[in-house]
Amino acid sequence: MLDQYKQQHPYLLALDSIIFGFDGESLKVLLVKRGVEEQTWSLMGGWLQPNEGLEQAAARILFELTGLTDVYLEQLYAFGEPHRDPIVRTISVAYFSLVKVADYESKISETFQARWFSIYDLPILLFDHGDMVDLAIKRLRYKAAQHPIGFELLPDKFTIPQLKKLYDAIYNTNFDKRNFSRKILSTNLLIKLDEKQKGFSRRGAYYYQVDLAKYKQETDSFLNFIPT
Amino acid sequence: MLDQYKQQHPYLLALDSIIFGFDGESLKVLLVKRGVEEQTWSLMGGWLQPNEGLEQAAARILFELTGLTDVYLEQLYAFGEPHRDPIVRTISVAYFSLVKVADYESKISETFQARWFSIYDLPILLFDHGDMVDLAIKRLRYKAAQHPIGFELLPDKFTIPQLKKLYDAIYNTNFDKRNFSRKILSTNLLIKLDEKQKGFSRRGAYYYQVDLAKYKQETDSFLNFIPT
DNA sequence: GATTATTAGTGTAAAAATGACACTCATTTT
DNA sequence: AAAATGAGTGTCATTTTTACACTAATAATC
Repeated sequence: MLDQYKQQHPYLLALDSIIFGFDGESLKVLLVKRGVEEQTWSLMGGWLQPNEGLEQAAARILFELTGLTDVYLEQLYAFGEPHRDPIVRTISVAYFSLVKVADYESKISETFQARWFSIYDLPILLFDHGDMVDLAIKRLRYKAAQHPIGFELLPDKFTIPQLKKLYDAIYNTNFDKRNFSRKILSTNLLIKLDEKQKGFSRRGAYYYQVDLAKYKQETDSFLNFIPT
Repeated sequence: MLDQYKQQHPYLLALDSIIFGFDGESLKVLLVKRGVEEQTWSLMGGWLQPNEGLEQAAARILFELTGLTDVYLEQLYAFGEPHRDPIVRTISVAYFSLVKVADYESKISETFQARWFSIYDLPILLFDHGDMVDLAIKRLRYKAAQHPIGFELLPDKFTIPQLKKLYDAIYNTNFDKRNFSRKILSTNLLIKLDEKQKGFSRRGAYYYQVDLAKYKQETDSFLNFIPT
């Protein structure tokens, strides 16, 4: 190893994930109990292994908790204040993830004492994990207003009223359903199915699927949903 | 130190900055010559010191190259592919910075063999620095379309035609000057001064200043300038 | 089997924002 | 005095957004 490298201090590198879920009513974050001496609610996290990339490590750690693969995962921010972890200096790269709660295997999570918390009713969190969650909510709101990522929180087949409830939950507001469906449908990203939702309402709402192939991340924007 | 920490591998942590500047005509990036064996153009970078936060370190490194403090600095992304630096595994947290080229002290940069490059005419860069620049340009375009950050690239006093040239350069387009000034002025963030620019045009354009205090990061958006 | 309750689904009109487009103004140079 | 140059502004047509209320379909109830 060359001198200019040798002289440098190395640091521990952790990954922490803000895992969002939607239960049909409110937006939730999945937290686990952990801690060195006392147990505190915290984000799911783990250490970077020598052979892994950052996102790969975040995906592995997410899998360990949820049993899920192929979930939406986006780098949020690197947190590195000197004393954020009071025991050993650790840089944490936070990721946020959007999962379909129906797919989530709760058996696996028992090992971690995991629990879903409403974003409006969070406990005190370990270290700077509270800041991470705040930033993740901000990012989710910002991004979901312009890109079709909300669908990652819904089943593959969903109804317009379900989608509206999701956006209502994300932005803590109540969109007008006429304007909402016009705006959503005008993106031409939704495919109406021939099937109606049963059991929830008397009339039953049509199911839709999203056609993400139509959406080109590079060029297209999606919507502007940030309410005034 | 506790066992669960001890067992973990530490990594080197670097910071690299994409430094944007605007010379009145085109958008530039400041690059330096560096490399272990051969000299390659690269981003300005450095190592995280034990007593520093990430942004603090990025600001220090930026100061070492440019002599500038209080510049716009925003975390871009953490890059951590296992072999991105082929010599020693290094995680790099990239920041992007917007500087006023007039303030930039070129004497200091001679030490680093620094040079401004047009974003449309970049050399081959060290490691994954090319990816970093690509991402930074994307982020700048995305953000400048909705937040008043372009002003960081202009002198404190600027004219509307100067601002239009900046946006033209950022988006590689040619906005209509009537629509542009209407849109910009409708934000109510610009303060018209009583003074005209001399020497550039016969008539002279009025100078403006931006009132960033009026702009509340939290709630307000700014503009949507992404051209169709 | 008629009525009622419940959620789904749709249309319109007014206001605001956007995009396309061309002339006059102020000043310096010739 | 005329010409040249970039600065500055207004209008109209189109699109997008917002506010707002009724009918439709079905299941449950009487």
